[in-house]
Amino acid sequence: MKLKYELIKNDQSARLGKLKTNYGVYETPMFMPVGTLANVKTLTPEELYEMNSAIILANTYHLWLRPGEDIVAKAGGLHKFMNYNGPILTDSGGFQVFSLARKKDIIEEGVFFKSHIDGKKLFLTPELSIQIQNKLDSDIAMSFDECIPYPASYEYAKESTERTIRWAKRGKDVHNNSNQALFGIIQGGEYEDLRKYSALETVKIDFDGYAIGGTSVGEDKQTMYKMIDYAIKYLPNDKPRYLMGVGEPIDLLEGVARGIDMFDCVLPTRLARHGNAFTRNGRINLKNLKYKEDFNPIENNCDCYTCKNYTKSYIRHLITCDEMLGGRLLSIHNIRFLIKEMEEIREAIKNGNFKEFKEQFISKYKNGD
RNA sequence: GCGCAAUUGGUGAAGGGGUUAACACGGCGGAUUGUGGUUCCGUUAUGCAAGGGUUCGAAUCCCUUAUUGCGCC
Repeated sequence: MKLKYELIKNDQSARLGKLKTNYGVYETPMFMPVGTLANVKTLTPEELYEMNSAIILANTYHLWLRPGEDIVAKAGGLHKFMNYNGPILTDSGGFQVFSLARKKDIIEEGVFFKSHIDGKKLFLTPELSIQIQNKLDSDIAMSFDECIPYPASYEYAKESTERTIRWAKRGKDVHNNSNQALFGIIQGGEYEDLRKYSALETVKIDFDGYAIGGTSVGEDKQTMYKMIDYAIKYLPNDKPRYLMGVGEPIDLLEGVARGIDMFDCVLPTRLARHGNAFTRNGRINLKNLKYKEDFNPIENNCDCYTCKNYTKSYIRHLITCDEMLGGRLLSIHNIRFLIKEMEEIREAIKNGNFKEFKEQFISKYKNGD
């Protein structure tokens, strides 16, 4: 089956919903950990289930290069290949248009890349991206888009946004997997009329869900929130809305407040590998000297495996010595932190006090208590 | 005991009269938003074994002492 979204409650724009997938029913708003190369770095599926994680991400571009979509198909699809019995969303490779910016050449037909592995010249098109995702057999495929850099001129943003819409149509036309949902992606850069145009045109094509892309690419927070506001009012209520690449604890709240249902971000795992942890009182850096003899958990009342079993002093030691377990333990904590945050957000929406929850959370996170 | 050589930060070291003591590692701090596990940025010796001398100017030249290494009794 394809994805089904049911809006349960709308509390002043903050939405509580239910997402029915091939691998279970999950409540939204939700946070989706990123597992680019068919694994959430350093973590096993069992560890993800224990954190109450639902959808995870994998990346078309990366899996296309290694091991190749045919290998994954031969393995029986992405779920079997990586042993994940939960829903998987595949990013289209569109973000690589942005992140590999120095090595790209965009034409109407698609994008020329130089492989980040061996420099080989590659050509990715909207059709190819969707065909690869069909083969990977993820639960949600994403349209192939261009993530517009920030800042971008109005002319460039317009040209790129229009092209992304044409690419979305082309991708939808070849999409051929009845078990897989397909999401469109809104672009438009920082420009209000382009965001509106992108939203209206993308909705016309009719997707199973809509993503807001082109955010968290270097713009300030207010600009990012505006990018959401400009587009989201034109999206249908009965489809999920996904804010791509956003995962700072405060941004999740700001996104939910604007009607976002799904988020993904590399931040919890990347920060973990570099020794940082989310806490309700703000981010901390476990490498700091002050934790050398701190034998308390990262957070006393956190229910994650790491906090139940390990001290800051020990994690600092692991990170200092470049031991992988340090990054693993922090990844567990950071992902659980964001998932728990979303659980509490859903609870607050249910109870009708999301606004208060949001204000209290942000105040504590910013001011440390 | 005599001769020769060496001594520069937490570590490995460059510099053999010219002003701010290179570089690397380590340390400390920061960054990170559709992945960077190997990344990026900042900072880290008011001082060159100690003392004295020559010179406008000394880590650099000279003397004394200390320590270390090598060789010879």
